Amino acid sequence: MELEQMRQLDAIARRGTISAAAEELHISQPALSRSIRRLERELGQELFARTHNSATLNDAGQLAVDHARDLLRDERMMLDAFADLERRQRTLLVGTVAPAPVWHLTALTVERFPGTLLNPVTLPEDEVERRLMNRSVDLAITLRPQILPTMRSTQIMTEDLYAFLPEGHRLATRDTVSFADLDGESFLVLSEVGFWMGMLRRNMPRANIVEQADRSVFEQLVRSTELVCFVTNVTQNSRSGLERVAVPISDADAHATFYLSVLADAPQRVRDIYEWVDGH
Amino acid sequence: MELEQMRQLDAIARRGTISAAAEELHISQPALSRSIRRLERELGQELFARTHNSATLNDAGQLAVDHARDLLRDERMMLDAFADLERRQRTLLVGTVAPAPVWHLTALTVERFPGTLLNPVTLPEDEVERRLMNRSVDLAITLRPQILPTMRSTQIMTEDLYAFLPEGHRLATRDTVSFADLDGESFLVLSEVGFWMGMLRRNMPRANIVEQADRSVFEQLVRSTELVCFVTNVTQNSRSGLERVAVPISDADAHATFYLSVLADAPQRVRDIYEWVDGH
DNA sequence: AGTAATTACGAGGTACGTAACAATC
DNA sequence: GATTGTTACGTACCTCGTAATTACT
Repeated sequence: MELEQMRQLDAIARRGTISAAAEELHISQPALSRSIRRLERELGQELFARTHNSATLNDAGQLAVDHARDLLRDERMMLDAFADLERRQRTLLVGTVAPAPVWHLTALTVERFPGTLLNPVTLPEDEVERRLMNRSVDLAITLRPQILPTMRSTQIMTEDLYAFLPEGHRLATRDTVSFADLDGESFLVLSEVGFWMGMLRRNMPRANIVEQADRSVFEQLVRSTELVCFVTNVTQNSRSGLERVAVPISDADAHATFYLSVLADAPQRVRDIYEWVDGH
Repeated sequence: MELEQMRQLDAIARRGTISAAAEELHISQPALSRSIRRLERELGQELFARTHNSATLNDAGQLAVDHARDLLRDERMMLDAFADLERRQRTLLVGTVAPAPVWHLTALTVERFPGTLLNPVTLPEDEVERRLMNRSVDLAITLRPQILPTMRSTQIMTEDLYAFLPEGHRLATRDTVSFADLDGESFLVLSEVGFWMGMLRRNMPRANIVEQADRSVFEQLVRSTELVCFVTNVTQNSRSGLERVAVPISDADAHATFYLSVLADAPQRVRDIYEWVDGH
């Protein structure tokens, strides 16, 4: 008894005739007919009530189909379990303090390591570092390099913050602005910006920051309100078409340098990615 | 993916090495090795940690073995279900008023219908008839023939009752005895004698009847006590070696004629058996 | 006539066994 | 050296597809 016969039995039960099932299974009608006959011989039971041009399931056949589907269900479970396993093996967990460097990391590695999936987890810096050492993330993206001898770190990118002001804003014509200039205003900020959120709150204690989790809602609000928001040198938002101007922020805190870190004894495939990034 | 590979995986897990499993499966070592490699290719996972002369299950392999055993359990369930089905199909339910005619029926049919199992159910006569019409038994053995036009009946055998008396019993030298002669005595009777039990109680209202369900205990008691018991012309108990004599009982009730009955529209295999018996 | 299933026959492919090889215990 | 697993190679078997046949709608 083989699974192929169970698949055949299921197909016949679903399609109603041996011919239709044979077509579905991409084998000839005689081949399917013979295979089912072999199964009947092995089970010691006719599974179909046959006339010369029809074969319909009898009671034993229905019993066989029910059991066949149990087998196929378990086969599916097994294949799913292995598909999951493979996906997990292709996925690297990346702890990061901000989303942008993961985009960059993905862009850097996607063609060199096809099939590898980077699963970003945005966290506070100390938590990212802790998880790297925990091995609960494979890679870490932080604002400071190597803090332990068992780690390897390399600079991955810098990100510069701009105030994204409505064209009529009082600061829209400036060459640069500072957080001090902006403090007290109302801002619209995406929730998922990592460390930037805390940095903004620290530097503009009197600001009214409206968080928005949904990107499409956020973009609608940017279009339809006068709320100040932020972009960076790597923000891929199409800034054109909007009646806004991006003004560089002069404070040191508005310029972030990100480092990619990995444990020295990480699995080979993780170290391979680190080495690849380090060489660019 | 095929069940054969699941059997192979299970065998390797149980036996510890590919070589031992190959021997168990009656295939060559290379064949098994290749088959497992095919499975690994299909699952996209190595299942064994291999050195040049060993292959031990890794985590993925253990996962595969667990799932394989689920599949094999399903297969076993299916095969068991069909074995059951076949056994049920080979078994005919026989409702009977006494055990002896079923022995006779079995003897008559065993070589003509090999593989057919007769499963006797001893019941009161009206219940036997009711169940035949219910179709909850396939054949009926009763004391009277055909009571409905949809039934066919044929005489199957007669059974004559003898008092089986200790040699020193007051009636042991008689040529015949009657129930009247015996009434008031103590008797030992097997529980499973069907209608005979009720007949004895009716004909000997003052008798002290000791029922015994277990045949070996019964025979021990026959040997070691002076209790009167009964035998018939078809009782296969070895009457020799016992210090007892069998005396015919003269009453009409001590002579039973049994009829085999079947419904006219019973399944062919049931009617075949009836016809065979009818012809003898 | 057309559909659906079975039987016959020849061919092709797959997986087998034998043999050779490699490496560990 | 014995055991265990892998690779190479030739072969045999098994199942497939095509074609012919039967019978039912």
